[in-house]
Amino acid sequence: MNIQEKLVKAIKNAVNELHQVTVEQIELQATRKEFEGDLTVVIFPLLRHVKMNPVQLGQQIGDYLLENIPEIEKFNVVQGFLNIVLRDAYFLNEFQAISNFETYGHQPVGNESLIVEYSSPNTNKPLHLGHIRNVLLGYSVAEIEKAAGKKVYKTQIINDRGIHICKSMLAWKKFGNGETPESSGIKGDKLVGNYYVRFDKEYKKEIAALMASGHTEEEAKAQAPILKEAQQMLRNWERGDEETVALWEKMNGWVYEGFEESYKAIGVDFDSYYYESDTYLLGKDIVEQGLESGVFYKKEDGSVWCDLTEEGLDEKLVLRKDGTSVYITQDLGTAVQRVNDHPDVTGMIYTVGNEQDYHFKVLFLILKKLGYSWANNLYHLSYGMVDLPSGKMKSREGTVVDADELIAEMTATAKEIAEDLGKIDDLSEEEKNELFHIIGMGALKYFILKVDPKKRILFNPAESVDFQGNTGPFIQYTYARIQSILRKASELGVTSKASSYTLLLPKEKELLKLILNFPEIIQNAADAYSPAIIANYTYELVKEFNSFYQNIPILGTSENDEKVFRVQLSDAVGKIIKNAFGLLGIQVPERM
RNA sequence: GGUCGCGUAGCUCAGCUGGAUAGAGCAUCUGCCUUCUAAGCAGACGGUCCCAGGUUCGAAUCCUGGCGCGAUCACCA
Repeated sequence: MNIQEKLVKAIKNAVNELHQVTVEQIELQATRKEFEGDLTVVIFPLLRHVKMNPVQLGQQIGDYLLENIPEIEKFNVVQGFLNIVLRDAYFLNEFQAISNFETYGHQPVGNESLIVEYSSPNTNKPLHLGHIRNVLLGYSVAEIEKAAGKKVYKTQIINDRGIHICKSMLAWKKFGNGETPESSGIKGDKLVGNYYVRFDKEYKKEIAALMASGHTEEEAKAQAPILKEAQQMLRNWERGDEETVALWEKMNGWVYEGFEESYKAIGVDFDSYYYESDTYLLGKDIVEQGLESGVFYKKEDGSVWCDLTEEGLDEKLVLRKDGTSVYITQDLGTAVQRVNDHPDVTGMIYTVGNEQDYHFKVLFLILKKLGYSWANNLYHLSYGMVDLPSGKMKSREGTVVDADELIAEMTATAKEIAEDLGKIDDLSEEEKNELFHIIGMGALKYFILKVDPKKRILFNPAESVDFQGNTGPFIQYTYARIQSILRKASELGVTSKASSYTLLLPKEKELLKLILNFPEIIQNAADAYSPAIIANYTYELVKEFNSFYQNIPILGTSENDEKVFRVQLSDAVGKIIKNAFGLLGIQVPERM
C-alpha cells in the first residue's frame, strides 16, 4: 500500500471514529508550491457529512493522522486545506528502494494484447509532414502501452492498389524511358511520386485541350484519354494481367524501399504489414454472417446496410448492390483478419487523422453489434491536422512538406547551432553526424508529441523548431550534462558508496517527488493514449533538475554523503529522461 | 443545416476525474560564464481562461445557449 492509499484509509477511519460517519470519496492532491506540505487533503467535501468548521475538522483529522501514520512529520491547516508534511526519510527510502530507473514505472507484461496501427500510406507519393505526426504518435503510444504492461503488435495497412498507383504506373510507362531508382539516383518513393505528378500534368493538359475544342469541364475530366487509359490499367490489374501486375510490383517495391529508409531515419518500426491488395476483397463473409444474424439487412436493389439510427447515426452501406465492397467492408474484414492472425489480441488502436472520426465511430459500432469480444476495446487515436502558415497542405499545389526533406533540414539546423557552440569539435565526422541527427529529430519529435494529439498543429518550416525552452534539445542537453557529472563523479570515486544522507533541501525534495511520480505519469499517459503527458512531465522534471544543478553544488560539496546522494539523484534523473524519451521514441546523446 | 473537435498571455502550448493567488517556453527588459556543459540559471513585464446564463461553499474545468475556427455528413478511400 502506498502512502496515498494509507492516508485515504486513515482519513476515513478518522472521520468514522470521531464523527461516526462513513465517507466514500477523499480528495487528496499534491500541495501547491506556495504552501508548506507534500500532500493536501481538501476538507470541504467532508463538510457535507460532518457539520463543523473546516479548519477545526482539518485540525482534528491532522491530529489523528499524525498519531497514526509514522511517515507524517507535521501538518498545517489553511482554510479548508489540510497540508501534510512527510518525513524526509520517507522520500529517501522510497528513492533508495527503486532498483532500476531504466525500466522504472514499467509494468510487467499482463494479459492484454494490443494491435497498434499507424502510418498506413498510399504508395503513389512520398511520406509528408502529416505522416510524421501519425507515425510519431502511433509509435509512441505503442511504447507507452508496452510500458503499461500490454503486449503490443505494431502494424500498418498499406494502400497499394487503386487508380492512384495506376496513374503513376501509366506515366512511368509513357514518359519514364525505363528510369529506375538506381539509374537516376532518386529515392524510390520520390521517383514514383514524380510520375504521379507527371500524370496530373498531362491530365490537365488534355482537359484544357478538350475544353478548348468545346467540351464542358465535366466532360473533359471524364473523357481525357490518359485517364481512360489509367482506368483500363486498373481493370487489367484487377484481372491479374501479368504485365500490369509485374509493373505494379516493381514500382511498389521501389516505394517500399524508400519508405523503409524514411522510417529508419525517423526511428520507427513495424512488426507486420497489411496490404490492401490482400485485404480489399475481405469482409464479404462478415457481411454474410451479419446478414444471417440480422445485424445487417438487404435492400431491394441487393445492397447491404447496417441500421445505426438507434445509436443516433445513419444507415450505413456495407456492400454495394453489385456485391463489391466499400471502404468499411474492408476495414471490417481487416479487423477480423488481424485478430485471426493474433489470437491473443484483446484490442486495437488505430492512428488515423480526425477527418475520419465518423468512419471509426461507425466501424467500432458495427463490430460491437457483430458481437466480437475485442470490439469493446477499440480506440481511434485521432489527431488534428498539421497546418502550415500558408494554410492546408495540398499535394497538387506543392505546399506539402516532404518528410525526408524536413528531417534533413532539422539535422542541418542542429548542425549549425552545435557548430556555433563549438563544444564537440573533438568528435569524429561520423559521431558528429549521428549527434546532429539525434538532436534534429529530438527537436522535431518533441515539438510534435508535446501537444495534445487532438489539437491542430501549426508548423512553420521557416522558423523550424526551437532548441530552447520546452524543446527536445533542451531536455537532451540536460541529459548530456548529467552524463558529464557522472563521468566526473566516477573519476572522483563517489559513485560506489551508499549514502546515508538524511536531510533534504527543498529543491532535492521537489526533485524526489517528481521522480517518485513517474510511474503514475506512465499510467496516465497510457490511459489517455497521450504522449504529451510524458513529454510535459519530462520537461517539468528537467526544469526542476536544472534549477537544482545551477543552484546547489553536486560534486563541489564538502560532505561525502551529500556528494554521493546528489550524484545518485542526478543519475536517477538522467535515467528517467532516457526512459521517458524512449517512450516518445526520442534518442538521448551522451554529450552535446 | 445535423454531428464531432478546438478556443487559456503578443506567439506556441500546459493545466480540464471541480479546489488555495491560472502556469511554462518564445518574444521584450534586468542580472549571472575563473567553480560539475550559458542549448543554462535567477528575475521583471504580460490574462475578460471566446461570450452569456446555470449547478456549487468553490468553475478555465461540469451543464445549457450563443459566437469563432476546423473536420465530417458518398454505392471515394
